[in-house]
Amino acid sequence: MKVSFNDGSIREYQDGTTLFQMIKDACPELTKKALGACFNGRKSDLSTAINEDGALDIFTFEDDGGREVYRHSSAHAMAQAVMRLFPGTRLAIGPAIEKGFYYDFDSEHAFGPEDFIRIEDEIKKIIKEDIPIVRKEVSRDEALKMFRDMEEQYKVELIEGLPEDAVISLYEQGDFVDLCAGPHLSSTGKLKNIKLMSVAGAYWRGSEDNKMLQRIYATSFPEKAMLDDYLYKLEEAKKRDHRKLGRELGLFVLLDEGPGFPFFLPKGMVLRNSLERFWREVHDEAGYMEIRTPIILNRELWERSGHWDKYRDNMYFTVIDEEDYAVKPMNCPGGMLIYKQGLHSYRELPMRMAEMGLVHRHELSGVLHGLMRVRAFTQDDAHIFMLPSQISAEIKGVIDLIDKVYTMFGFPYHLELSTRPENSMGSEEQWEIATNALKQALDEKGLPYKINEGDGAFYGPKIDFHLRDSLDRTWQCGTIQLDMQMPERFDLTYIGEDGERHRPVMIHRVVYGSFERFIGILTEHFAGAFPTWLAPVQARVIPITERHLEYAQKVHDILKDAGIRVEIDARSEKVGYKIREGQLQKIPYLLVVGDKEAESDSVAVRHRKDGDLGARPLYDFVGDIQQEISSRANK
RNA sequence: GCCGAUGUGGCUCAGAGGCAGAGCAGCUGAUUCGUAAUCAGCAGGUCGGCGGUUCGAAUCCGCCCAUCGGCUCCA
Repeated sequence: MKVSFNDGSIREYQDGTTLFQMIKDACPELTKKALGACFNGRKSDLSTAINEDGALDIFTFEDDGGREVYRHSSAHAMAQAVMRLFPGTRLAIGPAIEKGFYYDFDSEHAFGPEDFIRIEDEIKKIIKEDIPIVRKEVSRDEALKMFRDMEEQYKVELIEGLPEDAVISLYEQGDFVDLCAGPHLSSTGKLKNIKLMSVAGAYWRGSEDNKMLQRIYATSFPEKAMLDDYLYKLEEAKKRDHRKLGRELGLFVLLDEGPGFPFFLPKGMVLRNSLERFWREVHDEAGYMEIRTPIILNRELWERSGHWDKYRDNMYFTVIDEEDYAVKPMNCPGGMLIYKQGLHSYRELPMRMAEMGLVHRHELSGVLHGLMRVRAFTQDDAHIFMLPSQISAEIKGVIDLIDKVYTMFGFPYHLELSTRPENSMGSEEQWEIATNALKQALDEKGLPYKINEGDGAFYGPKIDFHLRDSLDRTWQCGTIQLDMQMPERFDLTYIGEDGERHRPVMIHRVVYGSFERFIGILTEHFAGAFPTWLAPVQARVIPITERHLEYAQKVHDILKDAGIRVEIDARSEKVGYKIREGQLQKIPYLLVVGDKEAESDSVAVRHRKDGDLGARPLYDFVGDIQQEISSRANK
């Protein structure tokens, strides 16, 4: 028996050699005691698997690879259980994913949570049966015949899609067999703690034109404590949901009267206005000019921009004086028209025109999601017109700007590069130049990125910045799109050094993405406890009794004059009650005032995270909070 | 748009053919209190909408709308 280790070494063992001996052999530096501890304490964390050569692999769950094997074998066990309970079900695919695994089934029976317990019980039986998992390699014809006989048409389709010379392997565990490249655990007995999470529809092969299958999502861990920890974190994460916090903190509402059209409440507007102010400041520094273009423009414009042709399904229309108009789904055409006012010299370029543009897009009803995916949103857009020689520097400038903003909020992000989609405008050559320009900028910055083939905008390729929400779903926020189509379509020109007209290149870009989505991400990131500079209410004065109202009012007025967003809780409630309310509202500072404070012109400061900080002279506190706000401390 | 689930006062939820309920929030009054819930009273709902079955529907059936979890699509 060949055994390969994580360090890459491969050793030959006699059959029947124990795992203990193998590990001891691989890690001679470990004392016997340490080895014992390793087995006793975290025994289940070490597992064996049949690898792609049919040899044995030893891994730990902590490795990405080991975890994937564990989850993938869990998926097979779940599929086996489903097949036992619901004969006639057809199998599609069942991979491991970041937080667990899923398996897609085609079944007459609609799976629901009430089936989960039965399926989990059957999985437990399969684990208890400790069925050896066996790898077999078969010829293409054998595999096709077998799955045809079993009427597993999805497996047949998968095999037909494999290259001629592909090695076809099967993994067999008792009454269950699956087409699979592996690797897998050496037996079902090594599995533990498999929990079914949810069921959802998913198209076969991810295409809307195919049949919709039933996808059961589940997860698994080698130790119960790990599963409990995961479920606990999931519950905690739900408390950060911006839809829940948005209601609790009075930031925004979504109503049946306008699905996907958010209403911003006074506190939400304060937050939003702070973001706008910050945005204007950074853009002014970065050399942008601000413009504003109309929301409704005529049909001719949208035909010229290509939106009428390529984007119509997502647009809202109206008729004015018997002429067709459309509500803008993007800001660029308006920006083009502004550029076209008058002649431009090469000396004016790059010209950076920013616009907080309200756009409307008719998104499918099923995709709406709080503030993250809406039908009306304001993009913090900008269009940069430039000479071809300025492309690289401008792209890098935008990357730096986005990085600066995200870093300041403390957001981790990742990058994706999207290339030419099917439904696109322009020549192959133009797309190649544009795509390479983006790639080059990323490479020169030394930034890692993922490529999304065919995911670009219809007018050009793009670099997307993705941020994560509380449940680790990622949302595209910032984007940089290089466009060689619009300048052509709108016949944009500049006068070059040679006195001739030339075609400028254009970048579309957003930093926040949209105010709506960004506020959603921001809310979840901070769990509603926004840094003081963003907090809708920055301080709340809490008089201990009615006797202290007068002094409280004085504190309030002084803070307000100092530019602090402050309010008084004048209700005749106990201090504890008011503190609780203030904490739940995540107000950064609660200022308790009673006799002591009134006598000494001070406030008893309570910070929402640090708790009671004791009394401070009022003017010292004012200075501190002003400093904290003006520095935009991420506290 | 597709698959599945859900929809009862502002919020969180109970009620599963026979009088629409609780807690919190709100209002009124009492209490005047030192760092996460003071007490009492009052008020508040065409049970998402429309239609059907029934002597009788929040409850059963159908259609629609919205929301939630995914898929597809996207800032």
